[in-house]
Amino acid sequence: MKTQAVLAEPKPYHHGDLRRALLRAAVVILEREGPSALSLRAVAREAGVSPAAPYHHFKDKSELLGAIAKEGFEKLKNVLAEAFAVAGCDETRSALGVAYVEFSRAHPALYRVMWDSARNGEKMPESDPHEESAFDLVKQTLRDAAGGQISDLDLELTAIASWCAAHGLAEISTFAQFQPLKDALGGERAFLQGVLEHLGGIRRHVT
Amino acid sequence: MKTQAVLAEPKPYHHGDLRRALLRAAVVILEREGPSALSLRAVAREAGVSPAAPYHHFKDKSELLGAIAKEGFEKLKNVLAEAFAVAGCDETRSALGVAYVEFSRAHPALYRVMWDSARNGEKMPESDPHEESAFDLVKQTLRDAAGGQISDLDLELTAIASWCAAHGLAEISTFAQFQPLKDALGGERAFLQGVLEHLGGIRRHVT
DNA sequence: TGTACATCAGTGAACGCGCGTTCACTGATGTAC
DNA sequence: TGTACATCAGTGAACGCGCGTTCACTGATGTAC
Repeated sequence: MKTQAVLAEPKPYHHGDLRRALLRAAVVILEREGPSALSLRAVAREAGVSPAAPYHHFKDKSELLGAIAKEGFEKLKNVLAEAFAVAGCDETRSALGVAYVEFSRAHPALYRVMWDSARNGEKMPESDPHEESAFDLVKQTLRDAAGGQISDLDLELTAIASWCAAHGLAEISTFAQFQPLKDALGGERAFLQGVLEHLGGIRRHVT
Repeated sequence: MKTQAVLAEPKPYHHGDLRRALLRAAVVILEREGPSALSLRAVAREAGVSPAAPYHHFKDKSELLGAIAKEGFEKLKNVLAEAFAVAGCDETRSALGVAYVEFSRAHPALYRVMWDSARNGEKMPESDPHEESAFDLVKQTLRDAAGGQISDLDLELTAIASWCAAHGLAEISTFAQFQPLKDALGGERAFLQGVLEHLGGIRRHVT
């Protein structure tokens, strides 16, 4: 690593960190043009590099997609962790749900790619060992809410149910037909909370 | 309509009902090769017709996709209506949820196309006037479960929440990582019911 | 009942396009001596 | 410190492909008289 004309960087032949640049370019394309525009060539173009260059960093297109998805899941995990840290004890579960949905609304195309990857791939995004996953975070939240009084089975099922609800809401809440209801409730967030609170179904006022 | 050599039908120049044949071909392709294989040309090929023929029945590809999705939603509605008719009063909600998920698992590629269409299109599949939609069915189920003692707002939110949960479960339940849990619970259906029952979150044994 | 003719629903060839991927190459980097 | 050279990370042209769509066409159908 020589201290030479490295600082100027007019247009070096070697990029330096093309892998990261490609991932960033991919996200730019997703946010600007949506998932259907996400080709390997488009990513290379966006990164200002020849169509063959990505092959030095990714085996093929699907490996690129997998890497994009992985980064997305990490972002999502951070968002949830933040919501977890901020929320008061009582409303943690709802706060996580809202944060999840808001993430999906902020990055709809990325969210789509993440989900496609999760569906196709064998390896699940959440299954990194030695690291606390977003799913663990949800479980911990639920365990706390129960005061520890919950079986592992119930905990697992409840966590899955929470994830279902969040994902379903993320996808459904984009539908235009709900706009009147959102307006009546006073905005998007109130709508999300309202739906999340009604997950349990009808509760008559009995035990 | 002449009573002539119409019954033999060796290979008539005019198809007779190409529109329907194309929709059927599309479903065949979806079930056999998945959503990514669903091109206009492939549909024409499957129907045994030239690539240009579909244009006499659909303005363009997106119109074909829309028609496929619409048919899919009708099938889904029928499935739900049947589950509704069969189920006992108490477990109707869970039965609808299970039926929904099982439909999505039986026709995963079609379900994907339906959902893509619902996301992109402005018109929602459920919004046919003058006809009872699947969403209405859910609402009725929930209203019955509440014995009529439920506000319109609560009913709407609960119905949306149910839909969220069903869709989320439809997508998540395909993940391989849940197989051990499914085995432990005694099968797919038990897993689905288990998750659906835990939607409400943690309930300590108090009112 | 027969015939002329408009209309309908197909054909098949062609268009331009962007894609994923490969290839021989070349410029830059870094290491051995 | 200089030089030879292997390795790395790019280039850009080319490949074959399937796609959506258009076009002039043609065979079948059905209607008017």
